[in-house]
Amino acid sequence: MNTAVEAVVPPPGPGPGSAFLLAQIGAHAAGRFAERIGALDLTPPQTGLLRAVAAAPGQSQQALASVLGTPPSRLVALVDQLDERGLVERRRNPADRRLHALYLTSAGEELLRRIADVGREHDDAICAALDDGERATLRALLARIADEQGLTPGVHPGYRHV
Amino acid sequence: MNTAVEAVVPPPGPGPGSAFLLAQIGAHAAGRFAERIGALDLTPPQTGLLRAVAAAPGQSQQALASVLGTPPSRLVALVDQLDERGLVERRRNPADRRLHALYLTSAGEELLRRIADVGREHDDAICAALDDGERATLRALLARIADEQGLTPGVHPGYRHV
DNA sequence: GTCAAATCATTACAAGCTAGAACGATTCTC
DNA sequence: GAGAATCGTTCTAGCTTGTAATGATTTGAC
Repeated sequence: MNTAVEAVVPPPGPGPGSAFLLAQIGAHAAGRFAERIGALDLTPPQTGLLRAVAAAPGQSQQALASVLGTPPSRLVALVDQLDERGLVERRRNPADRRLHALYLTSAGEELLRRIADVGREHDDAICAALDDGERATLRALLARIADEQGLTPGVHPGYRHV
Repeated sequence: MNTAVEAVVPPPGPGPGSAFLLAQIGAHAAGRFAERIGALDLTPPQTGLLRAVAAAPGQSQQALASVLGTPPSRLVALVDQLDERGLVERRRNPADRRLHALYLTSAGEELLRRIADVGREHDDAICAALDDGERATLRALLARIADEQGLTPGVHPGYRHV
């Protein structure tokens, strides 16, 4: 778990601003999610890669690196780890033998289903303070912020290793 | 700026869950805030320390480390940087000369006012998609989540260096 | 009243992670 | 067919961070 000094006591006055609360809760949510998938022996980056492969099977590592915003050299080690565990596999493209197209194995698909379960549990735990209507309201507000801020749906910068 | 692989394509179905949106937007907000205070030659940890000192002047470094959740050895370098720039000062406690009580200088207080301005601008930019009523709704929902999740008001784990 | 244990700040050290450049293999372009 | 470009990989250097040892000072026990 990551521990570091950070912004403290936001703009004094009417309590913390929305941006501070978003950063605080966002970091908390990411940390808790990392704990949960840690029970599946996965790190957040590994989970992100699994999901990206599932969303678009057959992509090259270069393309994935571009989408995920990570240097290609980092993907190599990540793919190695998942490959060794039999979750993804590299297939050489016969048409262009430079490329390694990535696919999920059946074990990878099975694990991804469990990740989805964990994600729902996580979501429910984070929003425990809110009823269904309030959760819908929150989701709508957040979606509008994410859209206006130009955030790529489904991608966000990573936090830390586990 | 930090770039790393992360969770992608959250629980398929009715779009991303709230927890994912929170993590995504939170990381984005933290990154943008880091950029803004970077214009003042400050990193997020430095800003956090300045605010913590302002909130409770005269604290020992040990006490601050405990509040901020950082190892004391890290605080030393942090305080050094701020001390060299004349923003905080260490005063030996005459009653217990082991302790270094920390205080803001007038320059530190002046800078803190500018940080507060930056914080307000930042908050406004992040919530640009929402009108005043919606911002109040969002703030209220977030505050309830933060409270229910047991988050210490004004403190959150740090992201990264600038 | 003195000596051992505890506390605080600091320094030294080691380990981990990351980004970027350099490197073979392969393919595209002219 | 030759040179430039692309892809995956490896290597390396830099940085950040946490833990452990150090020195000064205080507290508590006897």
